[in-house]
Amino acid sequence: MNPMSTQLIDYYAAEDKIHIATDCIIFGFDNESIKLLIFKRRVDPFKGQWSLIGSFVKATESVNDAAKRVLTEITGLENVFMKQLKVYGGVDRDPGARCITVGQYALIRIEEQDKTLVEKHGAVWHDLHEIPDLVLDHNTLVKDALVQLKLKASYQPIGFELLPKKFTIPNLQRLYEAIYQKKFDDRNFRKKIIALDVLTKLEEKDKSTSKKGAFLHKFNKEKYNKLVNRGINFRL
Amino acid sequence: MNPMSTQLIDYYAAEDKIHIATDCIIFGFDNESIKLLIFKRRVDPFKGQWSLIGSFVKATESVNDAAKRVLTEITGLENVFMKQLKVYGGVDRDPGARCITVGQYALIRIEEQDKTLVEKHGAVWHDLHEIPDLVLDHNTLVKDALVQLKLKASYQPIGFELLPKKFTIPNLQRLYEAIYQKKFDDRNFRKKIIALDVLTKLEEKDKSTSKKGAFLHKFNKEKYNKLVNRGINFRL
DNA sequence: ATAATAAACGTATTTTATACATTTATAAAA
DNA sequence: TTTTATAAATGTATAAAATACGTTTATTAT
Repeated sequence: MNPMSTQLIDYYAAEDKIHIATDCIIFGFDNESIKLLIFKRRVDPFKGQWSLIGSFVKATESVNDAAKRVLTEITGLENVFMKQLKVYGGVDRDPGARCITVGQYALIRIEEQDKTLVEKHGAVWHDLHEIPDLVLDHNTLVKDALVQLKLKASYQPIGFELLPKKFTIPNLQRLYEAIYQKKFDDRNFRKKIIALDVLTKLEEKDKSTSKKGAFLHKFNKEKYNKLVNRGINFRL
Repeated sequence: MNPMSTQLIDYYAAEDKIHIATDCIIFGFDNESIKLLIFKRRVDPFKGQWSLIGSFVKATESVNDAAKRVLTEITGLENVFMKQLKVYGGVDRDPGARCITVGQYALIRIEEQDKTLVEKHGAVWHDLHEIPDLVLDHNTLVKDALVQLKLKASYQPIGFELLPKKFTIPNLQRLYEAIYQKKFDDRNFRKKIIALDVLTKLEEKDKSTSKKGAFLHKFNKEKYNKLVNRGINFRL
């Protein structure tokens, strides 16, 4: 028998049964617009309806691990950028039972996903401007995650999580234009990005969008960490 | 009987029992340094140890309402600024049982608290630099909340939540100096704050710290909201 | 060779941030 | 009642960053 006194058991038994889940707001970028990965539920409740990808949290895993688990199940990806958004803890948010959910947003490189796996689960990338009605309060989670993404992108270089490992400066600009929904001056954008000194320019060129071709770059995490440690903060 | 099918009941019963709590990281400011409100637990487990103020979430209340409830119980205050920090969902964070907690930080005007009530609960304000060892992972919650406070203070005027309704510009400066742990040039600080145009200058003066006296100001939320709506973001 | 075009580079102007000096209002001391 | 002391308030010159906009370059297709 475990050493806890009856008093302790009472303490932990005092509160009421609440189910705890986590839902992933999965963002991707296809060099045109921000995409969201959602799927059509194949089981009840809400069978056939569009939904974020989530799961109940198991007793044997942390909340964050639960989110990682479902993300890997669906996309085949590991070590994905993921951050807690917030807890949706309203009493009536799920008509079926008292369920709270931890919203977590993930940024993935679409081209690295396991396409077969994604399709197998009935998951589909939707343009952010064409998100259908989702189950429960999931549309709210998406809206909140987008606000968070915009905010976070303004002081941390999370944008790089959405681009291929190698990308051009125009690629990066298009990404930020998609995030902020506004055009940047290409000359000033380039100047600012280069001034940050967190990119490594490669010899290679990407000629898919122009005759001249654009040099590929890699994000230099070391340089970025040095920046942060010196107390300087990325701002676009 | 309720209309849910057995299948649905199974669905919601599928996951394992996890307890859900919320803990408040309560900050105050006494015109010198940032303070944290903690208390000595009077019941087991952890009886006699310092702890954040928290509670299990009841089936009849939202997660946010649970935090508001405990805050009001202890301080007598309502309508307090409070924001979710993050979920602490590790499997082993509580040795007694599988418990996850939602950390929420609150900013209160110390002088508005119900001092008797606070004392009755054994709660004590501690200088941020003199926080004792807390129960479970509560020291981590405090550390994380402080990072969040600094970050948030840099793009939203949450500082005003910690000051009395009427305050002087030197008061405000001392607050930001306490948050960022660095001195600002008083001439430039004043210039920036006034340029933001979110303060209303009153006729009244506070003469407690100088012969000349300093004009009292009020935070003008309307002007601030207009700023935000125009897409301009407060930055100190 | 020439045209077409995205990519890359450059420069002038405005705005904002920083560094530092001076004046002002007031209570208490001389 | 003048003088002194001091926080509060105002001012100004310089440096840095953001913005607006013009030009050159490398390459493929005509």
